[in-house]
Amino acid sequence: MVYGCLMAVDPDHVLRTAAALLTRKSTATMDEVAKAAGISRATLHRHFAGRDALVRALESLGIAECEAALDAARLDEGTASEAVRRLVGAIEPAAGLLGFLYTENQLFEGEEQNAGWTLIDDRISALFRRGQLSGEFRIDLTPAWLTEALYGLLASGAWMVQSGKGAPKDFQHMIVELLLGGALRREES
Amino acid sequence: MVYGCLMAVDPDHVLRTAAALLTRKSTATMDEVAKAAGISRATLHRHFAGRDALVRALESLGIAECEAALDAARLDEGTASEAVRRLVGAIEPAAGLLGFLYTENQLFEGEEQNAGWTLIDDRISALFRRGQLSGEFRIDLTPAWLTEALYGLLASGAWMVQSGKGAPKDFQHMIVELLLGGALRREES
DNA sequence: ACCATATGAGACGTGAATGTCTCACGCTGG
DNA sequence: CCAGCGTGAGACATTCACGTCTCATATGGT
Repeated sequence: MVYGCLMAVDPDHVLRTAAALLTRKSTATMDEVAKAAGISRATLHRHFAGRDALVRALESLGIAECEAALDAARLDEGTASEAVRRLVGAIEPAAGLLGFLYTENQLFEGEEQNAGWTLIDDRISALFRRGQLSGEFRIDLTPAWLTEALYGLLASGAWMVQSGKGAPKDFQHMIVELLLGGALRREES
Repeated sequence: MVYGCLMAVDPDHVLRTAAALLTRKSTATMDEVAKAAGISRATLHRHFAGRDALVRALESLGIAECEAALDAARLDEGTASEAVRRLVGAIEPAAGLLGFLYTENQLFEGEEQNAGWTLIDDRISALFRRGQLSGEFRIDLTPAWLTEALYGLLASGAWMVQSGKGAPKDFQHMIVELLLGGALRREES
């Protein structure tokens, strides 16, 4: 037996690893998560009471990363289009985790969902609304739908990159261009 | 007997019910599926060897409905935009099921996925490519990405309708307008 | 040197879901 | 009327993941 030379597992490292794993395989067991993080299942349970607690922690991580991206994107500066572009670029590293949580949240039928998401939704919706008020964005698509669509496109983009069907370098361009400009060709004017 | 004998359960009805249930709760058990269909678990097992077989059957159903929608949308007629609009309208009833299968397929890591999806992807991609060749669609977004984005938007739209955050009557408009026109306001010309 | 602490390994019990089986019932067709 | 078939109900074994537990060991501080 090799008794590792270690003290104090870094909970954050465990979370990151778990996020990366669950992003690829959302049904991974606690054992797989532990192995992926390089710790034993017992230790994993010592840091996260159970699978629920782990998912909750991942949710908090996802919310934190979203808020960090929202802050970094400075949604109030410049045109709304520029802000959206910055936002997608900043949120890209968390896109996979968001996709996992996005589908995971649909299982919390009756249970109350973390209030953090509401705040995030509101901030993104506010961005789209700002674009509408400034005449930059069309007004027949509600901010709520644009927000939801952004989530969907982020998930699709992350999935495409992960499955190897798309290049990571195209991630931001693909999403922003489709979200803002759509598939139709613009008249040069 | 040639004719289905008596209280023969209608497998198609069972599938539809299962699709409706799993769309809402992707982790529903065989027991829940059976109860939802109004049959016993034993009978459910008699028609579908196991959960795997059930999911496979649902996959076939989803593929069939997609192909039916593709046929009904007459993708070769009129402008590509019109075809996309018809496609989204035709595929709307199956959007929930597609969303379920979309996330379910990501679990089939090593396993081969049904070849039917490839055919569907190709037909949709061909539509977008047609739009590009005719100068209708922009060429900096690949047909593959536009196809994937369509799936993502369908899933987002279906989820929004299901959660009550959006009206079913807006489904087609929301998706088509965003996919084709994007969020940016067009110059009146 | 000693002791507290954190970890790894693994055993153990529990619960849920699955898949298989049997048996009794009711309907249909002959 | 009777035989056949599909069904419902339920028992049963199995698998799997989870959560808890114990114990040996290595590390770090005192």
